[in-house]
Amino acid sequence: MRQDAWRHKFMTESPDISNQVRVRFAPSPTGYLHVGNVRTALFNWLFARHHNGTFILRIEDTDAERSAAKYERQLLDDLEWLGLDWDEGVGRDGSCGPYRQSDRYAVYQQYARRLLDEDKAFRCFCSEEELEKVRREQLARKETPRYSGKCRNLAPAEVEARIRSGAPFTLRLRVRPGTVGFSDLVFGRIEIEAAQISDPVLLRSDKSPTYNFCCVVDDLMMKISHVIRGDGHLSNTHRQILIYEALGARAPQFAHLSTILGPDGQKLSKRHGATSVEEFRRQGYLPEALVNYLALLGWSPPAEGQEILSAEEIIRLFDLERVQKNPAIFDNAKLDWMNRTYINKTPGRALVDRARGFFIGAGLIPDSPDPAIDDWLARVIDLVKTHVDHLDQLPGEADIVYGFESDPPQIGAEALEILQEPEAQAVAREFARLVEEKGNLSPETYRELAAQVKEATGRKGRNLFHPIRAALTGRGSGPELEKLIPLYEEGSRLNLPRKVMSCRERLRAVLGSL
RNA sequence: GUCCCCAUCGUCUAGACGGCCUAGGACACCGCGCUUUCAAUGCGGCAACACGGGUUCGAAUCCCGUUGGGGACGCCA
Repeated sequence: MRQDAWRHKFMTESPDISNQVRVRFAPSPTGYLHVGNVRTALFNWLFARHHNGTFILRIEDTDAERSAAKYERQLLDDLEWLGLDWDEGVGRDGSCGPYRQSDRYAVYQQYARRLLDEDKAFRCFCSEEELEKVRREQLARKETPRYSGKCRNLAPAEVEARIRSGAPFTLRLRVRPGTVGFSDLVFGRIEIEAAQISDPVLLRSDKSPTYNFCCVVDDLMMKISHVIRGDGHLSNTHRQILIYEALGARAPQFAHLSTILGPDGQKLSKRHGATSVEEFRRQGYLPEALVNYLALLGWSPPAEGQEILSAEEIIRLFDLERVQKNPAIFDNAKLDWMNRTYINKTPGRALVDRARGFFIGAGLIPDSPDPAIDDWLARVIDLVKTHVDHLDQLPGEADIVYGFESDPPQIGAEALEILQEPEAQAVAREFARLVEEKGNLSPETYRELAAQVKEATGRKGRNLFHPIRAALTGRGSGPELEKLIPLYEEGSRLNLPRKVMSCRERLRAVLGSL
């Protein structure tokens, strides 16, 4: 997508905005952190870091019904896990607090009072039922549902009387005539007729503030320079700009991000599989892979051909100008590829801590730390990690080094087929005999013994190595034997909850069951 | 119904000023090589400018329309 000329103009002609950039991520703690929201958080963070600005975390918990403390905790935890650190906000210091909307009610009341005093807002005595009824009628007549403006111009005496009688009322913004517009940093100039907007409710009848009002007041007080958020808010923006105007304030810059969709082109939801950070974490995705993938969803680096980028590189390259308007479809296959790439370039040593939980959960290593086991595990991980998309698949792959489940041992069909052949079995038995003599195996002795078997049986190449592999591992394929063998031998000497058999034990078990 | 937004391979995308685009890269898929096997890896292949009109010597790129998709129209956020 080519960017609009004015955008280019704006981005290049604007003076250095460094140090003035203040952005915020403002989630509501009403559920688990969704990848769509993570991307919003990520883009805010990248923009802040790129411009040496400030990244603020604000919690929008004005929906008392649905907000919960456990979601807020999870939220902070998820952001930290992803490495999206914030400079001001909940859980941090900051001069523009409090950063939880439920702690800011007094502020909203003040601003509301001001708007009322200046006649920029008015009291509306219509009941919810009444309004709902009108809306339904309008919809039935295929008309645009809109507030009638019934209470817009009530006589002051009338208003006084109703207040005295204790009638409940909401506070609505008096929307002015004319057009409202703004230049979105992603979408460009968007203008509409103000008349399309019904006088928005600022304060509910219970005096609690509404989202649009809080949002404006907070962004104003927190000196937000750029509002980067989901494109669902595109139509809220005009409403909010009207509120900024009424408050006599200058609105910040806006940048709206397109939605992330599922493979079927519908909004990403539960039925598309994992959608929350929590789930990705549990499946063993690496945060750096998730961050890298999400950054590429709707944004692209200026240079082609390099997609594996560290957070530092992305920060350096990030630019709102290169953000796509189209909604992007979340592609699990590509995320898996990216995660695999990160897993493979991370040494086993560094993976141990992150994978430990999965191995403990599978009953493969003890719960208590043991350096010898860690060391061995690191090598097991290095050996099998080329096969996995995410860390939770590691224990399954590590099965290759653990003991056979049952007696008789579980031998794969492929291995069984190989060993059924008399000559192949002879190779395996000769190899086993030599191992019995030697006691245990090392990569060197393995090579020696293989050479001896070759001489004794006259078999070579795959006819030699296949039977040995089958007898040793019970499978027809797998990692290199030279690397596997020391792990068998060393594993058998470790104190593991599930036994690892030595080479000799494995050969006995397999050949004994034939 | 009214308003707003979007539209390049199956997916993510490159594409500023219209010519360098017989449209490039990545994922996925297919084939080949390497390897005692599998995986990894290397190389190669398949595959797109939604449609219709303009403007222009020339359009993926500019304009209009059509179609398709998304969003908003709350005392939700």
